[in-house]
Amino acid sequence: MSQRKTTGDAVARVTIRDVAERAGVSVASVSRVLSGSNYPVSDTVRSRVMQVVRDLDYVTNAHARSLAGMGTPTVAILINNVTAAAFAHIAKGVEGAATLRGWLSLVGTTGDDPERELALVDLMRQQGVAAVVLLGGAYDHDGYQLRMARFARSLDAVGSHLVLVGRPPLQGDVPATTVDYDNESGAYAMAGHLLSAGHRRILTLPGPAELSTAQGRLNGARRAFEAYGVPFDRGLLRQGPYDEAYGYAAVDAALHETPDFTAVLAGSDIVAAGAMQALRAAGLRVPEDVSITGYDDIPLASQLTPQLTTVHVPYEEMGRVALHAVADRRKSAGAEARRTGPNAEHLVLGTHVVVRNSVRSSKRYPRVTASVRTATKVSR
Amino acid sequence: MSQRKTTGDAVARVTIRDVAERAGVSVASVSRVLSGSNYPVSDTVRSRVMQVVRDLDYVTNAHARSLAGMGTPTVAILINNVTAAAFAHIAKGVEGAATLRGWLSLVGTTGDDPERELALVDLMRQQGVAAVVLLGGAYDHDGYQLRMARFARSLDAVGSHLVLVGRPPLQGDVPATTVDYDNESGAYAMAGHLLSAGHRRILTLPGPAELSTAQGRLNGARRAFEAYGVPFDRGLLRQGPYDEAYGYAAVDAALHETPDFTAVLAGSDIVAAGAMQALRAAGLRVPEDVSITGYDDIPLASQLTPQLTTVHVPYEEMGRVALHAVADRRKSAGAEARRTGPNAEHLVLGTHVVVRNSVRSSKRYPRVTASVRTATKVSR
DNA sequence: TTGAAAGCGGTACCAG
DNA sequence: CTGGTACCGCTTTCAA
Repeated sequence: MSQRKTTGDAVARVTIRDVAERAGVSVASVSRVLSGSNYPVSDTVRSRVMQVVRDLDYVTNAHARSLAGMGTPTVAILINNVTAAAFAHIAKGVEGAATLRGWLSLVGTTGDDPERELALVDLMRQQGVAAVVLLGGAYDHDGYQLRMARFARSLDAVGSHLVLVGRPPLQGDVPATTVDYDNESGAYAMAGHLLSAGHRRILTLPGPAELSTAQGRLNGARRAFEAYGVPFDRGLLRQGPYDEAYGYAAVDAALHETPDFTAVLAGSDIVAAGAMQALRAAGLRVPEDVSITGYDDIPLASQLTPQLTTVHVPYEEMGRVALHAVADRRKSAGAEARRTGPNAEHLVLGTHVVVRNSVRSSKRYPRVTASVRTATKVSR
Repeated sequence: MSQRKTTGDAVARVTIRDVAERAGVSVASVSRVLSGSNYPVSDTVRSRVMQVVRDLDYVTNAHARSLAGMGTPTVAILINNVTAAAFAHIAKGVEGAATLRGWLSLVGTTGDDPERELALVDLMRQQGVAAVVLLGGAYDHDGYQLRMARFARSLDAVGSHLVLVGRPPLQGDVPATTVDYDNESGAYAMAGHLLSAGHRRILTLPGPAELSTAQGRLNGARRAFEAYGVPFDRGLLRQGPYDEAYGYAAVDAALHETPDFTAVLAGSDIVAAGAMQALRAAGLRVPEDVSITGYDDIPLASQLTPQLTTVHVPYEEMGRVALHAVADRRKSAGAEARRTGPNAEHLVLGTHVVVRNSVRSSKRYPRVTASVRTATKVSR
């Protein structure tokens, strides 16, 4: 019934030539009808082409189209772990915004492996993606700056662009866009919340020592302690990976070694969940005996009992913002032809404390409001 | 410093021709060196090419390569919602297996919108993806079968393939692969667990009435009731969307209308979480006063207090299995040239109950082991 | 308005 | 072994 030719063993895809032939017009005309070119085409030709397209269920070959110059812009999202709720939300934001703009999105997971990250960046470069978005905190050691700068430049060289989301911005004149949240202020506010509720012995579980986000959260907490004139006790600081087990183990150990803490300042909601379990296992109640706070405000936070007081990070919005930033950039780059000024952009979104039921006043102290919500834009 | 020509306003990407020229060899040689062709190439040429590639930071153009026939196979994953934990796990499985085989993965989200689903399938067809994987339960109304059959055929026509994961298989000779789990048996086992623990008044919250997975879960439960000779009371059945609010509202209402239930059989872990909150809000303890079970076994299940007894669904494995199925299929299709026999495949993975702490014996009844773990393969 | 033909960047076949 | 070149499928001048 169909005229498709079968070349050897595979069904040959219907091409624009097949359509042209069957419609009795030239391929140029078919292209003009289908590519949304505003070039004049008679209605007869147009309708005849459309009819054949429907009959043959034809779709244009995206690769050929890209080669010829008019491809769909694609954004590549590189994640460490798809199942991490926070990352999934950023990805959702990027993907949603991409779709809205008619962009396509590719996803790759690195599993925290630098080798794989490099391979993926290269792969995306081959794909000619419009932008590569790297998600999540970065480990500070082994030349993160250099590594990213290299990525940024090699992507820039092929007309692509690097976007860092939730990662530290790059120093110097590196062609990359950073979308970040006010990590440290969030931690400052959260710790302040605990301190103003009268807590003084606070078990602090910021996360992995080398991870940029964990460092920021720790710094924020220390600044809050300082502001309240409370000495920071290193004995109450325990670092470890962002997972439940860490929260559990840290509390468990602290219960033996420094059992006088009245609150746990966790570096993430997941860690808080682990901490909560450890407290329960020890027969302690939350928040009656010990208060707990989290960070991230992923859905889990409100599913726990008691619901977790935590720091809200606008993950999905960051994803959206990131995509819009590159998309706009791309548009204006087309107009201005050559970049005139600086090439790096740094967007910072605000965070704020969400008060739920996992914190209880320990004594009476002046209460301080510590909600930060700012959207700063720093171009350099 | 670099020899890249700047055409008008955009940086021209380094091409294979640039490399050839600079290395003083032909493009054919460069291609042979880079495309992994096992064609003989002298070491001198090879090393000279590699050197230039490094100097120029050259990467091949994936679109051109695809056009020429030797592109990277790509799998498209279409999800309703990236942030749903279960889907994220399937996606992870697919992505991981794809990577392992050197495949690329594209992700698109449909937001439960059929229009968008159609648009995406078309888009993927344009991209010439090797397979399109559709994730998650399907709504049974408005000709799901017809719709999917159409997708399957149109993908098949361009040499692609439809894969349904966690969705009902297609009837008739439709070219599609289905990877499913034993949904109904899981529900049967879970309900049986509750029944054998002595519960008789069980509030059943399977999920949305029209969703295939919810239907299966309800059927499984009913069969278990039957097997135990317990009449199924429709007054204890409440349907609704798979979310926390539904679980909360349903329990809340039941507490007023049919407060004699001793257990809640939730259609998903999320729903169970909502149910748990409603019980707590009413001053009831879990599991002392009321037992709860979930379904899915997402991480949340073990993060709740008490940890949730639930049905484990091998989501990530399903994703892996799905990818391997299409990949293998593709390989053999190349060898056999033309399909010889039937074209549809249906893989079913097993589910099993994970006993944790949210269920308590109500009276004493003979205990029944109800763990199902089978991997059935039905080719037709 | 329409059609013919020149690329876009690679791959692979065919001569040397 | 190496180089020349005919495609792959589509977009876009350039003429007609």
